[in-house]
Amino acid sequence: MRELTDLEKNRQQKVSLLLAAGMDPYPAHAERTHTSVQARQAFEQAAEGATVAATLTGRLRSIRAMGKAVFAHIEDGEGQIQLLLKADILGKEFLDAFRNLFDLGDILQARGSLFRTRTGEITLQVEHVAMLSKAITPLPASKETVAESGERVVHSAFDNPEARYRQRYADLAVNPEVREIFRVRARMISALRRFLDSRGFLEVETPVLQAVYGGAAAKPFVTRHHQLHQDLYLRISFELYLKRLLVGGFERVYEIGRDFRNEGVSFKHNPEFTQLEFYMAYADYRQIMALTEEMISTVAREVTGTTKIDFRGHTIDLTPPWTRISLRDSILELGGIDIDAHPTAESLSSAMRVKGLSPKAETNRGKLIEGLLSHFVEPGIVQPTFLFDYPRDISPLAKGKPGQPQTVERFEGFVAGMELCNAFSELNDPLDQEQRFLEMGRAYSEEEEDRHPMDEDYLNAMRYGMPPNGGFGMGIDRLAMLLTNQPTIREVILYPHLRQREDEK
RNA sequence: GGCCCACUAGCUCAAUCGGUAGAGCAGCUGACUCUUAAUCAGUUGGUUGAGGGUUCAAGUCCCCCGUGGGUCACCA
Repeated sequence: MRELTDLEKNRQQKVSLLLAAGMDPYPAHAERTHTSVQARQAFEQAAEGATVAATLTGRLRSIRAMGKAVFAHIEDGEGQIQLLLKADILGKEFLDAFRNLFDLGDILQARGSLFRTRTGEITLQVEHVAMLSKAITPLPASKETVAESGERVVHSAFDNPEARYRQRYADLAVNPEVREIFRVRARMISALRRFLDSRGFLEVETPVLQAVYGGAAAKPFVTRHHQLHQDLYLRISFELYLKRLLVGGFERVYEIGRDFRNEGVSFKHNPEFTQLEFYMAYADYRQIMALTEEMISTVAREVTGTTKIDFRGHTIDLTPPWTRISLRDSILELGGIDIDAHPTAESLSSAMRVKGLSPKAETNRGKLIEGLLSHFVEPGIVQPTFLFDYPRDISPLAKGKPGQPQTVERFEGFVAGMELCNAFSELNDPLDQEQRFLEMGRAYSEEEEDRHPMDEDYLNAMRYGMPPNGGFGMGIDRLAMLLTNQPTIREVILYPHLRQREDEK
C-alpha cells in the first residue's frame, strides 16, 4: 500500500478526533428531506416569511470561514447549495470543531431552515451538522467562478487526461460536465431502446464467450475455460447469433452490448466498445437506410432537443434525409478513379499508382477500394452521408446486388469523418454463404490472424430457411461522441482501457 | 508496432545560455458574523516519472526504460 501524504495523515487523525468528540465519521444511517434542487423549489414556493425546514446531504465543496460565521457549499447529485453556520446558533465550540474537523471533500448532512442571503442566494441556516463520510484524500483542487459574461471559469481544473481516466471517480467528483456526458449517454441508450421497442423489435442477449467467433473482420481476445479444457473467444460482433434468431421465428431483434476487438487503440477505437445491432426480417438495405436516419435523428432530438448538433466546430444536421451516394460515385468524384472500370485488383492497383498512391501488393480488390474510401472520401464527410454498394470480397455476409457480381447491397453511415454504422441486405442463401466462407478462408493463410473459422452451425441454421432481412450495426460510443461533442472515445467511456502501470503490476 | 510531444509540491503550472527548484489553489497558525476563486498576516510542503551517462555543476544535454497524449500503420 502506498504511504499516505502529509495532508492525508492530517485528515486521518481527524477520524479519531471526531470519534473522541462523539461523532461517527462513517455512520450507517443518513437523513435527507430535500435535494439541493428540491430545497430551492420548496423555499421559492413557500409563503413569504414562512419557515422552510430542510435536511440536506452532500459533499463539502467550498468553505469560507469568517470569524464567527462560516459559509460553505455542498454538492449533491443535482447541484450545489450554500450553507451558513453561525456561532450564535451552533455555539462557538461547535463552530470551532466544524472548522477543525471538517474538510473539503467530506460528505455531510446539515439540518436547518432556508433563507435568502443579502446577495440573494437561497441558503441553509444550519442548526445541526453530522459527518456522513470523512474524506482522507483531498480531491483535486479546482475552483470555479462565474465571469461577468456569465461564463463559467474553472481554476486549477483537474484536466490531465491520464489522471482523469485512471481516477475517474475523482474526475466525476470535481467535474460536473463529465457527469453530464454520462447522463447524456444513458439517455441516448434508453432513447435507442424506446425507438426499437416501439417498432416491434425484441431485445435479446447472445453469448459473449464464443467457441467460434465471426461477424466482423477483427482479431479476437482469447480466453480459457479450465473445466471444459476449451479456448473461448470474446465476441467481435453479435451478427451470426442474432441472425440465427430470425431462423427461429423472431422477426425483429436487437442487442446492445459489448464487443471486444484485439486491435489498435485510437481516438475512435477502444478494445471493448458498446455496439448496437438489429436485424429486421423482410427489410432490405434501402429500408434500413431510412430507418437509420429516422432512428438517429429521433434519438438526437430526444437527448439534445435538436437534430442540429455542434461537433468539433461544425454544425451537423442529422435531419433526414441524409445524403446518399454510391461508393463508386464518391471515389470517382473525390479521387478520380472509376472502380467499375477496374474489375481486378491488378488493374485497380495500376490506376492507383497513376494517381500517386502506393497500394499494397497481394491485397484484394475490395481492400483496395476500402483504402480509396478512407483516403479520398471518409475524411471529407462532415454532414451525415450514406455510402452504398460495397465490394463483395470484403462483405462475406451481405447479399449480392442483382446483375452486379462484384457488388453487394451494403451501406455505411459516415458523420464528421467517422464511420458510424454499417448495414446490409443480409445474405440468406446457404450455398452462397458457404462459398463466401470458403473464399474468405482461401484469402488468408493458416497462420494469418485475420483468417476466420468456418461457422458450420451458422450454415446449418441458414439451411432451415432464413427470411430475407436487413441488418444494422452501430458503435454506440461514437454516437455518444457526436451527441456530447467529445473529440475522443475515451471521454464517453467511463473506464477506457489504459495500460497497466509498472508500479501496479 | 513506427514517429513526434509530454511527465516538476495534493491540483494547475513556472524555472532565461547548464549555475541556490518557484507561484496560485489546497494544507497549517492567527484575525474577521452576509461570504461565494472571501479577504488580510504568517507558514509547511520537492528523490523534477525510474535508472544510467557527460559535466566543477543537470529539471535543463545524451542513453535506456515506464506511462500518457498526438499521429501513422493496423482495423471485410
